[in-house]
Amino acid sequence: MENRKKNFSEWYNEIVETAELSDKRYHVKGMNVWRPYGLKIMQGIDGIIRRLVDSRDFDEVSFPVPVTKDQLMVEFEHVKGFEGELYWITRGGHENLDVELALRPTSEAAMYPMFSLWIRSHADLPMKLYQIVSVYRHETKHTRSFIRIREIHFFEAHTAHATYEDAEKQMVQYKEIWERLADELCLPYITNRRPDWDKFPGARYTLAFDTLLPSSRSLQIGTIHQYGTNFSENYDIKYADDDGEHHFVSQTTFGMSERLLAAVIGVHGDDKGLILPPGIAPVQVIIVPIPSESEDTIGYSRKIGDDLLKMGFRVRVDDRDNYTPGYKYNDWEMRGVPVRVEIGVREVGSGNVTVALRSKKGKKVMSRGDFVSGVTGLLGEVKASMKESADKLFLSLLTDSSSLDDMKKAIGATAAYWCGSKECADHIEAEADLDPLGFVNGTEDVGKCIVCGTDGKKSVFSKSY
RNA sequence: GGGACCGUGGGGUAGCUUGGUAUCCUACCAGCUUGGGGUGUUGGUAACCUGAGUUCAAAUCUCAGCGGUCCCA
Repeated sequence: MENRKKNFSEWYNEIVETAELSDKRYHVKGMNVWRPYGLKIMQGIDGIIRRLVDSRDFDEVSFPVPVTKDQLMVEFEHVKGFEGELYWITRGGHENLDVELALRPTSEAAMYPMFSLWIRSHADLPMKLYQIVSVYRHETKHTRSFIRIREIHFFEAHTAHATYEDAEKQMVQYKEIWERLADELCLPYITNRRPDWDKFPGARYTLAFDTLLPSSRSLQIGTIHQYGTNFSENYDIKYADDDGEHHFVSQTTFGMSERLLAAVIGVHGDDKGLILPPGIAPVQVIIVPIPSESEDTIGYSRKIGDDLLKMGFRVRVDDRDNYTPGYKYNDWEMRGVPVRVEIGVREVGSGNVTVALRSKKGKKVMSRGDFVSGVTGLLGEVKASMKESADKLFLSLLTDSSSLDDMKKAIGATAAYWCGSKECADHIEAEADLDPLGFVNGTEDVGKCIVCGTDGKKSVFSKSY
């Protein structure tokens, strides 16, 4: 296996392939095949997201893939932001279509004409919907598994509210949802308010959640957008208030993709392979019996496996006959399984188990009973140590700069005061080869712009994916 | 947006300069062996990205297409 820190790109490609997450040999560029193990992990992530939004009164929907040119054109800024990367359906059978259809690059143009029909009065608000579907973007840059692809596995939440203030409250709830998701995935992040030229096309403003990979580039793994009435005015989404007066709704969106998986791979993995957060690991506990003539190690293993299964854990007994225990240890470590149990003659004889945690060094011997009742604790231990090392990595990649010189020397991302102007951002880009991720959100940390010296706010700059 | 490199069994590769017989590792299948950190062994299956051109003859040379990788903006 390649070295993750020295050679991140190659390490990343290798692990995506050897852990059987995705196969990029599919014959359409930038559209990769989800393999079973990768899909299971992604579905684990989706499952957490579903639980989080369902419990906050969101409802899941599913809209069609094609949108008409007309509906796309409704919001000028929006269509302009995507026009360079649209896929078009121009033919049906042998006939050219009268109305050309685009594959949705995101679903505003699909959903909002329907919102206009569905929303009549204040009683219909707030409306909180989401879908987890494929969206399509003809990326012109270099595609990369899970990071830049042309068919995107996309979560998008769309809400409509009576007032801008209500929509702002929704933005706060998004942040709370995000915080919980990031905790489950053990991902450190910073929240940045994107510069105007980099916000979502059509949004009033965009807050992005950025993490940092060992390649010292930042990765945007979630965004929330305040639309205000920008879209509702164009798509004519109105409600009647108490007095029968009509108003445009204020809208928000929340978007995420398989970049979450990319972040999990890159942030947590090591030179042995993946390390998966227990909440999304397809296999949480792997039991490896060591065959023996004198003791029934496989039977003993299966009994423990059944106990854990009944308790609701995702557990497997690796009774494959054609591999040695050592091979299996390496194999499951590569796949990122959080807890491994080894059972041989010694364990069966003494009623114990030997336990190894993927995120920590060493093994420990426990009694069978202590182990079974303590699995939740062990998984928690893995999660805690994953967060600890992820935070450590994150901090090592995020420095403070008080001069352009500091920025030039910075490895990874660096924070500095910035006035927000394009001119100063361009200057930084030219000098230090770093792009602005935006103002750090939620802090009132102010100072003089590192370039022009006028009033600025704490901002983060980095190379990004 | 610009540049560079590369497509050989499932994966990784040698061969290409100087045109002629395709190498090794790994994986896979069958058997025996082994089993507490990637067992050993015997046998077997399996490849020159696509198309056109040059040539008696193309993995090798030329052109185009498709795909991949890296770097810079």
